[in-house]
Amino acid sequence: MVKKNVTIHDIAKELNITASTVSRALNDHPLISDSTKERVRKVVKKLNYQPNTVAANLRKGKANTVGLVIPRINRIFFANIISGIESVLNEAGYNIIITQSEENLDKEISNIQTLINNRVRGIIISHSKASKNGKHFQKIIDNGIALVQFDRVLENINCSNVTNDNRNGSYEATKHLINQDYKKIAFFGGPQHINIYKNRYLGFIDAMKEKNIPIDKSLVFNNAVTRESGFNTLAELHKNNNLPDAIYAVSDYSALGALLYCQNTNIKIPDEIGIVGFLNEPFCEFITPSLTSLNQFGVSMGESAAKLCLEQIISKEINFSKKVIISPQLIIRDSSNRKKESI
Amino acid sequence: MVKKNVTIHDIAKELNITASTVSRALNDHPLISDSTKERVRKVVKKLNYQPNTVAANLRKGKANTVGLVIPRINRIFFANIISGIESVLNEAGYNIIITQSEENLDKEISNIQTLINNRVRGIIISHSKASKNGKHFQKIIDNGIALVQFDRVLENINCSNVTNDNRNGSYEATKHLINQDYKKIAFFGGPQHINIYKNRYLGFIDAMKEKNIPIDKSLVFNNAVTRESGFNTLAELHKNNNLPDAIYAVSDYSALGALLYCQNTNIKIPDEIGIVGFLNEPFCEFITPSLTSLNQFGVSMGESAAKLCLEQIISKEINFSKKVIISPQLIIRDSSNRKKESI
DNA sequence: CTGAAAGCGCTAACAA
DNA sequence: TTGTTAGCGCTTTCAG
Repeated sequence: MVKKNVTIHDIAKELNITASTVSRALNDHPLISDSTKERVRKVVKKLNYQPNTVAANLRKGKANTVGLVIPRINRIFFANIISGIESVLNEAGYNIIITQSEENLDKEISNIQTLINNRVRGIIISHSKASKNGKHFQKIIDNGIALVQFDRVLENINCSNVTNDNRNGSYEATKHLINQDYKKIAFFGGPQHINIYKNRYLGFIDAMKEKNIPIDKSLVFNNAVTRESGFNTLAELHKNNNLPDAIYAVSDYSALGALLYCQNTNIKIPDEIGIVGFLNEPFCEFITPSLTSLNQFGVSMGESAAKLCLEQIISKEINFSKKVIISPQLIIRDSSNRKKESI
Repeated sequence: MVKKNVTIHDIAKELNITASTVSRALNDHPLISDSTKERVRKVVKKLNYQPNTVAANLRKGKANTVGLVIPRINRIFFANIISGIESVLNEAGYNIIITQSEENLDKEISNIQTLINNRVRGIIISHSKASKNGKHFQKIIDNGIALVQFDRVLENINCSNVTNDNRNGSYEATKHLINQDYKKIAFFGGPQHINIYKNRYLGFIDAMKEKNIPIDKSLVFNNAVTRESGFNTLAELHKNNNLPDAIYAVSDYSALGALLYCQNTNIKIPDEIGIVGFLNEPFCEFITPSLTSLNQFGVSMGESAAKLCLEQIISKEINFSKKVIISPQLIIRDSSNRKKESI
C-alpha cells in the first residue's frame, strides 16, 4: 500500500483550524499562541507529519540549496574541499547538490543546467580541464545565481573565487631548491591554459629571474602532471644526457614518477637530484626519500568558498566578486634537503 | 534588477497556445506536432527559458533525487564511494544531495530528516560510529524511501546493503601472516559494536582456529584504528615485554603507527615483526617497507549501492532487500613478506 | 493534435 | 491571534 503523505491540511482538519495557522505554528511564528503551537506539535507526532521542503521552496521562490561542480570527487584535494564546503553550508541550513564533471566539458555544462533548473541559490565550481573559457558560466550569473570558482579559475568571468597563491608557492619552492645549491632545475608543469598551471610556471620564473638563473627551455615541460609523464620525462632527459640536478614538479604525481625513475636507475636523491612536488599528497610523508611538497589547505579553501557563496546569496548583489587567496605551505622533506637544514 | 523567471505560460502567450501544449512540447510528447515543438524551441531560446525542476517535482509528487549520508567526505574510501555513486546516478538522471555526519549521531538524524523533507527517492548511508542501532533508519523505510546501507551496516534494519567481505578478507590476511611463519600475531581492531570491525575480528579468529593457534587475549585490541593508537599499543606491548612477531591491523593507520614505532626502535620489518593493514591507502605502496594491505574497491561499492538504490526505486517494493558483498583483495607487499614470495 | 481546468503542498498578503 | 484567498510553475486528466 502506498500511503498518502500527511499534509498541513490534514493537521488543520484534525484541529479545526486553518492550514495557514498550522504553517505558522510549524514555523514558530511569534503571533501564534503557545497553546496552538503545542496542539499542532501533538498532531504532527500523531499523524507522523513530514514537512515538504519542495513545496515550501516552490512557494517561497527559492531553496536553500547550493550546487557543486567538481572535476573528480575521489581526489583527496577535492574531497577536502567538499568536506569544508559541507560543514559551512550545513551549519547555515543549506543543502548541497553535488555533481562531478569528470574533466568533461559537456558533463560540466549539463551539470550546471541541472543545478539552474533546480533553482539553487549558488554554484561553487572548479572547472574541468576541458573548459577553456567561461561562456557556460555566464548563464549562472545571468540567472541571478551566486557563483564562486575555486582552485581552477577561468579569469574572464566576473565572480568570486578562492585560489591558492600558486605563483608565490612556486616561487618559494623554486627558491628553496636554489638555496640548496641546485643549479640546473627542471620544471615539470601542466597545460598553460589552466591558470593554476600558468601561475605555477610564473612563480618558477620569478625565482629563477631573481637569482639570475637563465631558463633552460629544454628543461621546461608543460605536460608533466602524471606519474607516467614524470617518469618518462625524466627518462627522456636522461637518455639525452640532459639530466637536471633538481626537479620542481607542479604535481606530486609527476614528482613521484621522477622519484621512482631515480630509484630504478640508482640516481641519489637529494644528492644528485633534488625533487619538490605540489599538493602534499599523503604519500609524500611516507615515501623514501620523503617528498618535499607544497601543502594546499583544501578544507579551508572549501570553507572560504562556501562563505563567499553565502555572503553573495545574502547580499543579493549581482556583481559580487571577492577574491580569497590562500598561501600554500612549503613542507621541506628529505627529497630536496641536501644541506640537511633542520626542518 | 531582479528579473522575473520566464515560465511556460510566457512561452504559451508568445505563441498563442496553452501552457499544457508547451509543457508537452518540452517533454517531447508524441502527440504534439513537430512544427509546434519547433516553434516552442525557438521561443525557449528567445526568452531564455530555464525549466523549473522544483515545480515539476512538486507536481509529479516525486523528484529524481537521492540523498547520501556519509561519516566524512574527505576520507579517500568514502570519496571513492561517492564518486561511484555519482557516476551511476547521474547517468540515470538523478541528482545527489550530499551530507556528512562527522561521526555524530545527532547530525546523522538531522541529515536524514532533511533528506526526507526534500522528498528524495532514496537514501544511501554509511552510519556514524555513534550509531548503535537503526531506529532512525526506520523512518526512511516508513516514508517509502529506498534505503541502502554500505560498508558500515546496522543489522537490525531490513534493507539492501553493500559490504566488503570483511570476515573473509581478515581471514586471508591472517592466513597470509601464518603462512609466513609468524606465530605470535597481535590483532589491532576497532569497536566491536560496529559490524565491519566485528567481522574483521571474526575473520582473524577463523584463520587462527583453522591453524590451531590459540588466541592470546593480551594481543587483542579493540580500540586501535588510528595512527596514534597503533603506535601506542605497540609501545605498550614492547614495554611489557610482550612484543608480537606480527600485527594484523584492521586499519592502515594503526598499521602505520606500528610501523613507525618499529622504525623508531629499530625493530626490523618484516623480519622481526610482520605487519598487515586494511584499506590500502595510497601511502601503503610508497612507505618503506611498503605495507601489505587489503584493498577495498570503493568505486565499485559506490556503483553497486547506487544500482541497488535505483533498482528499489523502480521496483517500488517496500521490502526490497538485496545484499552485495564485495571481496577485498590482499595486496602483499614488503611489510609481511619475509619469505620473499613473489608477489 | 490541442485546450480547459484542477491541483501538487505550502506560504503570505490582507483582512478580521 | 487566526482565517481567507491566491498562487509559486508545472503536469495531467478529461474533453474536444
